[in-house]
Amino acid sequence: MPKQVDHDERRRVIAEALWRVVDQQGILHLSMREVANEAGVSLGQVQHYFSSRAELLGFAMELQSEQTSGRAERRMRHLGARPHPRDVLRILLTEMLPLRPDTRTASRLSAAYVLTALHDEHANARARDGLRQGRRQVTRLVRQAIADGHIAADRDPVVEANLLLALTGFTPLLELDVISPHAARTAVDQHLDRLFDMPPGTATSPGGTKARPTTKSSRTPTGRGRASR
Amino acid sequence: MPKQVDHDERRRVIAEALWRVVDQQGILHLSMREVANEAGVSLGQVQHYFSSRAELLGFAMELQSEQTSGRAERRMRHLGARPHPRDVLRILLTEMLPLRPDTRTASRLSAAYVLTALHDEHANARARDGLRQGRRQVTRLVRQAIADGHIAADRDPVVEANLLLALTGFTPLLELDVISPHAARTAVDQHLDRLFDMPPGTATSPGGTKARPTTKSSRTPTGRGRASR
DNA sequence: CGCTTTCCAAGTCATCTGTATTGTGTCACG
DNA sequence: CGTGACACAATACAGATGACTTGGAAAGCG
Repeated sequence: MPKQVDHDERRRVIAEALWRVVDQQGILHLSMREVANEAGVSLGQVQHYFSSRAELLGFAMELQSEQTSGRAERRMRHLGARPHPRDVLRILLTEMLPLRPDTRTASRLSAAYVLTALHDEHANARARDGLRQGRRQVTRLVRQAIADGHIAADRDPVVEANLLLALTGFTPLLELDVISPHAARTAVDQHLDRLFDMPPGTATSPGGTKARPTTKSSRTPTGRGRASR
Repeated sequence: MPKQVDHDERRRVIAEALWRVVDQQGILHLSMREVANEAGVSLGQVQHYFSSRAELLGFAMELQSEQTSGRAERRMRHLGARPHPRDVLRILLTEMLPLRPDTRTASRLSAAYVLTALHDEHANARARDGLRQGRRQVTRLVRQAIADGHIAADRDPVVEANLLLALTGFTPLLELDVISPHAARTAVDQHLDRLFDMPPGTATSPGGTKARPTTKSSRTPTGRGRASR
């Protein structure tokens, strides 16, 4: 055998080039040639590693998804052994929003994939499964937080999980500069504050942690106030 | 002069054909030929009324925006002379979500336009202005509701408006069948219930209406419960 | 009737698309 | 020292796309 090349590594390089193209030019200008050009390789090479455009897009999407999960997990490790579910949710949500260049790329790719998924059966199944898994994860988190007494017992975990996921609706507002990243973070914090705001005298914690500060803007890693924009 | 044709009417017919194409095929398969085909006219005619693809898309978007506003206003007329802001917000939000075939079309078109706006300066300005105007409207509504004592005075109208707009984040979940329309409506109602949930003994209403039922799931047009999915 | 203006159908063109094919250099192994 | 499996590069191809051009039908006015 010849050349001996790391197959996965090559595919990763090409997929990352695709990310940049989607991020900068949009999915409308996405072509195999463009990706090859961005990756600094020939079209032939791209086709050697991906037999079709759809396969390339799917792989790039999957890789991006793993990358995002990785980022989130890495951030969670800084929360200690038994992190408060509020902080976990905060990380999950902020990693989903286009608040930084890397998450912006991820967000744009994800949006593009959702759009293609609307009219492509295979992509549809993939995207749907991904979202459903995320929803399960959030629902489980909320359910556990209720069981641990961090969230009022009369909250419906399913409804609350849905409302949390809906916060990704900030994405277009952020992308089009209608609200600032700061405002988005403030709103997310506000929502979380209210979700974890236990009415006094409602302590049923079988878990370790007890009640929390109740008033708004109580605790955020950077401790910001209300703010507007 | 010949034929004497209603210019605006033709443009409207073509734009509506574009809606159908975007709704059914997606913006990726959107071409002038496809639109002409869908409208049942020749490519030449489409180009006679729209000098470029971008102009056609912009016009179709604007028309859709007017249509959506019209639908919302029509629904609001059924609310009586001085509608409760909660009901107004409920209409605005549900008209923005893909809960029915017509709003689904609008939602898809809007999403497609946002995506193109990310990399087209002109479309960007348009989309941004539209969103900002919507945001102003919602902010004003919330502010007024606070002044009228329908919403607790310690709520920040800007943050609340942002959170309300974020509820459009249900769109991808609905489109990909991750949550049901029913679940989305339930979540929206839940959010509104909580927003308008006045702590007892906090009445400062200078407006006409007084306090409202406080507990969750208090009042919705169809009077549904909590529900899941 | 003719003239002019509006409308629009059809064709052309350059470009870009994903895919297929062909050829060539490279390297491990027998 | 082949030789053959692999990793490409180059090119070709058929189809689609947006924009442009040309030509002519229709209809109002004189």
